[in-house]
Amino acid sequence: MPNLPAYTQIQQTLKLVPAGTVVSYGQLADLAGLPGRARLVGRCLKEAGSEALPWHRVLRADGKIAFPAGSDAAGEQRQRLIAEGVMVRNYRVKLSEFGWQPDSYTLLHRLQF
DNA sequence: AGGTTGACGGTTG
DNA sequence: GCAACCGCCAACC
Repeated sequence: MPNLPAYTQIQQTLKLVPAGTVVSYGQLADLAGLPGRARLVGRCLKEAGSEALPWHRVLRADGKIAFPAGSDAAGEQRQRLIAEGVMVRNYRVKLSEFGWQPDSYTLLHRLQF
């Protein structure tokens, strides 16, 4: 697996995202200490496969599921989100309603990587 | 070594 | 709200 250190940070940070909430690729990159590296998050998740990560909680900055609407992957992500109580309308989620806002404790803990 | 490719994001029309 | 562009950058020809 390429770029191991960065990928590890991304995955550890993703594990902190609680069920029922979502984050954007860019937000996750920022929280992982990799500002502006949203695309790296995408590559990371692609290689990680379904490695026990809550990958379905990661959406685009506008709240849309990144996979093409109607694809198998998009359908599965939609189901997983709904199963957690996240409202998904046309492959889109209201970030103002379900977006994750890490508390100061979590934020502090994250800084000790 | 150089061109292409995206699980992205911000701007613009 | 949508689509076309453009900047981005590591992986992959």
